[in-house]
Amino acid sequence: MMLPDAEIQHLDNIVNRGKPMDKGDMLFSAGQSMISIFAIRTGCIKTYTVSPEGDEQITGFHLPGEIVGLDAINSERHPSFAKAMTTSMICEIPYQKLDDLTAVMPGLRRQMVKIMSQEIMEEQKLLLLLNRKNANERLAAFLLNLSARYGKQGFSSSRFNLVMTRNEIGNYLGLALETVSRLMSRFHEDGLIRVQNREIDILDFDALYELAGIPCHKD
Amino acid sequence: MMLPDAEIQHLDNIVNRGKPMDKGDMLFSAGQSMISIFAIRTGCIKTYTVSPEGDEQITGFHLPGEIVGLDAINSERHPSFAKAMTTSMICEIPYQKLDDLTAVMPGLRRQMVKIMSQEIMEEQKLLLLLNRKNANERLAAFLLNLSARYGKQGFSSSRFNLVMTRNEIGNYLGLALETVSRLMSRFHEDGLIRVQNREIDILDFDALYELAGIPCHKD
DNA sequence: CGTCTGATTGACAAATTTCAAATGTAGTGG
DNA sequence: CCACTACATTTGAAATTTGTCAATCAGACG
Repeated sequence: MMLPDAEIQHLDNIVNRGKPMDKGDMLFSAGQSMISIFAIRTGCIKTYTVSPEGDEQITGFHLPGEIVGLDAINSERHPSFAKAMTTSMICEIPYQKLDDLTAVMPGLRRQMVKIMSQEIMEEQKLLLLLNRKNANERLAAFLLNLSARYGKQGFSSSRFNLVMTRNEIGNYLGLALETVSRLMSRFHEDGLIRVQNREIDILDFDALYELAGIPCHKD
Repeated sequence: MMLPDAEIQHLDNIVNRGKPMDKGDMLFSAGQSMISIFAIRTGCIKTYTVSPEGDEQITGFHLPGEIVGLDAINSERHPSFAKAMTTSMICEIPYQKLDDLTAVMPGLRRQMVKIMSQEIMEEQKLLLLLNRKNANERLAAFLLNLSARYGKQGFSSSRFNLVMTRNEIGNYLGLALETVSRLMSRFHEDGLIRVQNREIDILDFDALYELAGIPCHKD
């Protein structure tokens, strides 16, 4: 979820800025009562739920500018976990204060609702991806999604480092880690990407878009 | 998304109540600008997206008390379609008026945010279901979910009619319609349910819960 | 009565997972 | 700096699940 700079300004008064987190630190855990939501400044946060049997399901990899914890507003308890995947800087936004602010700032209120609406929309797109696409298409879409998000932040969209393991990618995409590894190798062989461990170069955007089922020109 | 009766009262002043819809009627289509969101009084509404290639992906079957159209707030355009699966009564809630109301009614504002938060949470649960569960578990969870929602409305939770086809169930759960059909037959043979066409009797809740991966007593 | 759509069932094919083993990488402490 | 350990990745082969294709059946409705 992106928060425009203008709105971030307004929030600056209430947020606890500059909360540094080390790799592996938890922002929150499922079951905890929800005090704050969190905006990511730098780094990467993964959110995940755990099923009754104990399976972990990653629900998102969150990059700077995005908000986590919105799923907790309903029950006032976090239904999910959030863990830093790398050293990260986090803004903590006390929810009570935010709610108070929205009463007097219509722009902030609308922005808040928009951010949540966008999250619903994003999850619907993920649903489509997982339900209607095969392994190739999922991984292609995943790489392009990461690429676009890095690009939006001013980083290179064609060359970046994966902060997550193959296992985590597979978990997120509903694939076995071996399948992810195989497809990475396959994409590499086919000249779509260059991959060495966590380092990714995207060589052929068009082909990847094609694969992901997002035709550019003519389908 | 459930809206408590108390809040529905507050809304009564602005909603256009009693919009009747026939089976097959559209509430809205993707691309339309979003004027209103909709609360379902009676009947059943399906929402779905369509991928660039034209595949349809059902994102939800919505029963009375639930709200549809929340995914449109962000872009002010509907990203999805909503179609009546049966004759239905719908409340149309003009979004502009609702937004104005939230400024002066803190309770309504919080409720609105909660409903959206809950929708995010529900979609995360669906994600878990689709990503980590096999066909058996998905169908079991689907039937139990329907059962619980019917029960919440005062209908029988052990006997109900499916409003959707096998094809639609499969689409929603990411399964081929033949797989759904086979599993229905299997569940029937195994004494978990009695099924004849669209009519379902749930005979063994415990076993279904077990299958769905929601242990009741001891796992 | 015939037609249409939805449902069922079987046989086969394809995609993906699982199991297994080998290899690579990074971090730790001597 | 090296050896050691733990963890991540790659790759192959076999097994399994689910999808696809095809035929048939059942009920609804004009």
